[in-house]
Amino acid sequence: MRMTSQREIILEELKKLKNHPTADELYLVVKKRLPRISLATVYRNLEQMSEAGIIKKLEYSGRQKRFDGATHPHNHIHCIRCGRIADVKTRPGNSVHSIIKDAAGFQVIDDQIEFTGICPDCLTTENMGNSH
Amino acid sequence: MRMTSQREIILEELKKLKNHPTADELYLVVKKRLPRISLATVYRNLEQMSEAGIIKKLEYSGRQKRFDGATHPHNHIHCIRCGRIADVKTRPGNSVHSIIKDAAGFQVIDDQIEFTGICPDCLTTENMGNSH
DNA sequence: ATAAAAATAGTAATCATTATCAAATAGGAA
DNA sequence: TTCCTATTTGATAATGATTACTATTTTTAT
Ligand SMILES: [Mn+2]
Ligand SMILES: [Mn+2]
Ligand SMILES: [Zn+2]
Ligand SMILES: [Zn+2]
Repeated sequence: MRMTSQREIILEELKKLKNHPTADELYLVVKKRLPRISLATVYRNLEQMSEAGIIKKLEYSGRQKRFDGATHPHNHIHCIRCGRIADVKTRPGNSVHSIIKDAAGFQVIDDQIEFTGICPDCLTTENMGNSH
Repeated sequence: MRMTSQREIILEELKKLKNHPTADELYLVVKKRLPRISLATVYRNLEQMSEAGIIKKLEYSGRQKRFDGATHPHNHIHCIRCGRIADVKTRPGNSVHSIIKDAAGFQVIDDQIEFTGICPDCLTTENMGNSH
């Protein structure tokens, strides 16, 4: 992945922000440094960088997608009122219960494990070998 | 919550389907019994019933919302290729690792705990007492 | 320098969901 | 039953985030 100036600045500003911005929030910030950048460019590069694993895309909650410059494994809590997303700090050995007590001041309502993967059907199709 | 015939049939058909249908998928099924029903009515009632806790709304995955007639606590795995969502059966005492091995035939790529709650700011606003 | 490939800016299109609103329906009170 | 009022519905318009498109610009390789 070649680092264009747009891509570099998008990444740089995303890493500065600790609040998991949406694409358009980040666009407003980046525009201060690159006044001619297009919103489509921000979307495009965020998508590409998340596919490349340089950043992380947070798309649970059915709302706007949010992006995270911190790629180390960590969990999030999101507010059902305003949609805000915050990190949940965990240490190895912490029980879910102890995590709940220290969820960045949130009143925790629910927790569930979200698994992602590839379903049996898609695995079969993939192995038929019409990929790349 | 009064049970109109539309609402009753939407709930009935949702409970029959075990594959977490989207609103429009369920609409097609319900239309066989109520040919004059509107898609908006399906959306409206799914929203209301999920607010009432009669059904569950699954909105993680960034795609179309899906609905679940089974309200007991359970986790889901979703396919990053086709978006399909399946139940993950867990028993008390199962480690996350053992769950992963039996995730309905899926190849598991990632798991994370998703917390939902109310953020400090929204809690403050709520306690100022301009609610209901 | 020239040509091919990749990326960008600007804008149009998409599509799931929500909002709107006139018409239909359902309960009650009289 | 009849009339009144509140709720719900069906149809359609509006919204809004994201993606697709395309002409132009920028980069890379020859
Ligand atoms: Mn984070
Ligand atoms: Mn389920
Ligand atoms: Zn909040
Ligand atoms: Zn699949």
